[in-house]
Amino acid sequence: MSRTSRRTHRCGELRVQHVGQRVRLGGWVHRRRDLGGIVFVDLRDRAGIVQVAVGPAAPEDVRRTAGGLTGETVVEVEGEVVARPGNMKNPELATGDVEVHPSKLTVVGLAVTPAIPVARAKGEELPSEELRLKHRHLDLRRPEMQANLVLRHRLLQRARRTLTELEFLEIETPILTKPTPEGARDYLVPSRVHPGEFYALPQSPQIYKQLLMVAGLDRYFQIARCFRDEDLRNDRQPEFTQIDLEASFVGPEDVLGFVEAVLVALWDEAGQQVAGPFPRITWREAMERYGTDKPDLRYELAITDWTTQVGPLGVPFFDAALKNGARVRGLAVKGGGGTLSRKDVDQLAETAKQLGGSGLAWVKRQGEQISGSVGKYFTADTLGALGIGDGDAALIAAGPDRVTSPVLDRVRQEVIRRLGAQPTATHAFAWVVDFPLFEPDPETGKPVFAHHPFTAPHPDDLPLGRKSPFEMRALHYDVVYNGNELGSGSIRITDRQVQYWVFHQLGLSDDEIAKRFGFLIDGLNSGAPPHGGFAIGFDRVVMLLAGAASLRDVIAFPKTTAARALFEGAPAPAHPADLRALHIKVEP
RNA sequence: GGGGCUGUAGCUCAGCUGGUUAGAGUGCCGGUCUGUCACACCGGAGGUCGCGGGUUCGAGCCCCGUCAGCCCCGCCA
Repeated sequence: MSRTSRRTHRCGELRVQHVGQRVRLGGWVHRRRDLGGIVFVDLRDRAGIVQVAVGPAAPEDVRRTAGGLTGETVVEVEGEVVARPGNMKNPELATGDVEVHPSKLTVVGLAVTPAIPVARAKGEELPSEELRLKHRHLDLRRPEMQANLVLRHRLLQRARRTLTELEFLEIETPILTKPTPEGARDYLVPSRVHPGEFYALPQSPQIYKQLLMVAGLDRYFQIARCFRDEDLRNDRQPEFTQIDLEASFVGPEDVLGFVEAVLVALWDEAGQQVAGPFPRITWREAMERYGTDKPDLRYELAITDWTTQVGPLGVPFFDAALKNGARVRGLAVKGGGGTLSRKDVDQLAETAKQLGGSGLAWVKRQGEQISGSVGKYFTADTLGALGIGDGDAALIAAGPDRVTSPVLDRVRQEVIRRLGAQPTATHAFAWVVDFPLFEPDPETGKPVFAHHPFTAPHPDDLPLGRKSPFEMRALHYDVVYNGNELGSGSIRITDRQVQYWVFHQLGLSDDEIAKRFGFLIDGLNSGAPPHGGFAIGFDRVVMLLAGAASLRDVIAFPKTTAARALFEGAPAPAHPADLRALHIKVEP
């Protein structure tokens, strides 16, 4: 199927079976080796690289053209596929058993010297990320980048197939939509027809997919582009892709089952065998044992509460922190007494400080010797009570959980990295369940929703609502893989009374509810089936399965951390005439 | 919004305690070469040391500011 009117094969497809055939190829000059009497041209296309050998027997014009080829020029070649003699085979090349002896060679797309190299020497560093983004068409020629995009394509198709087989319907929802009252900042699009009014790009198709359930479509999915105007990270882009799904007449088990089916299929597509059901961990346990709601469960190392054991020892570092009913928690690092150097520990303490904590205390036990920043307060017995044996180390943080959890999470990850700890599993999927429904606003202490305001409260916790809303759990689920959050979802509120109760808890008046969420309330009033759904962060999945270091390596045209597109130069100033038409004045 | 790292030849990097003419590899240009595959060998060109200001007899190096890229915190219902 690679045949077109201008070629018979792709370069990288040629094998021994093609020997003797006349072929026509098109591709880019990857490298050229001119030995004088014979010129070798490595010709590259999407499928790979094949060697074209232009020897003394080749026609004069072919030899002349071959002698003058520059890198990255596009040529078309016609010639015979020839088996290479044994000692001239190249086992590092998929096409290495053959080469092409051309009778015609035509330059069809002359290239100037590329700004960044496509063909790199072994071990040569990549060009800077800035240049790779600026000259993206060249960066994307690299086989590694093409492999990432090929994988991305296959994963997309597999997701579509899997959900289609589960009787989900792929339905598109608007890109020009309504600004969201809460949540992330919206990207706004001014309306020309309605002065002073704006569309927003969707942060997710959340409300649309719920309305599709109200409409009776039963099962929906979409490979949905989402937009959030927030600051970027290595694993966060301002526009990103979700595998978004929603289903009717479902409970939590159904939703989790659908998501497991999709993820197992995606991992299978990438050649990784995994199986559901994924283990579950409560949010509370995840925070307690790992200090994060997305724990990397490939490693057993876990946080322990040492408050009762350490409290009576009179350590000033801890006593200062313990005044406000806080806790002492830490990590018992088996063998850490020997393997964690003083430098390691100091750097871990520095990391802890940067996260806003008071720092990290540590104790090492090596034979009779007990050392460390708080070592003099401990004996072998007191350490033994913490599970610190001979040759072990304890890394200890004290304070309120909101400080110690992120610190110990980070320290745990660093310890695992520095010790080169052996994982107990290659693929550690897990569901994080029983998230809180509300969380306190850090400034006012009033309830704000932990997810979105349509997440159903856990039915068992409804009686709690009146007196202790923060104790209420939500029917909300995160799927976590090797310390990465892959997605989240929930059962939605379909009871009008519950929905109003939640909005009231958040401090919204009936007027505000009607104004902001009127169309959803209308939906709930018009016969809403029980429904729930999920969204999988697709870019992140591709990144992990491709083994890529950054989201930018699995997106064809990504943005920089300053949300700029270096290739096309977006954003850019608008023409004054366009601004006038949009009724917009820009203040400098 | 805050913190950190980086910015020197087309590309990747070195550049000592501030010292005279800023280097290497690769790419590029020219030449030799009939079995290379990172071809080899010979020769050559190539620099706004991100930008602006300051300190100094003298700045790639020190100071201040600024821009860009990357990483982190805040933020991301």
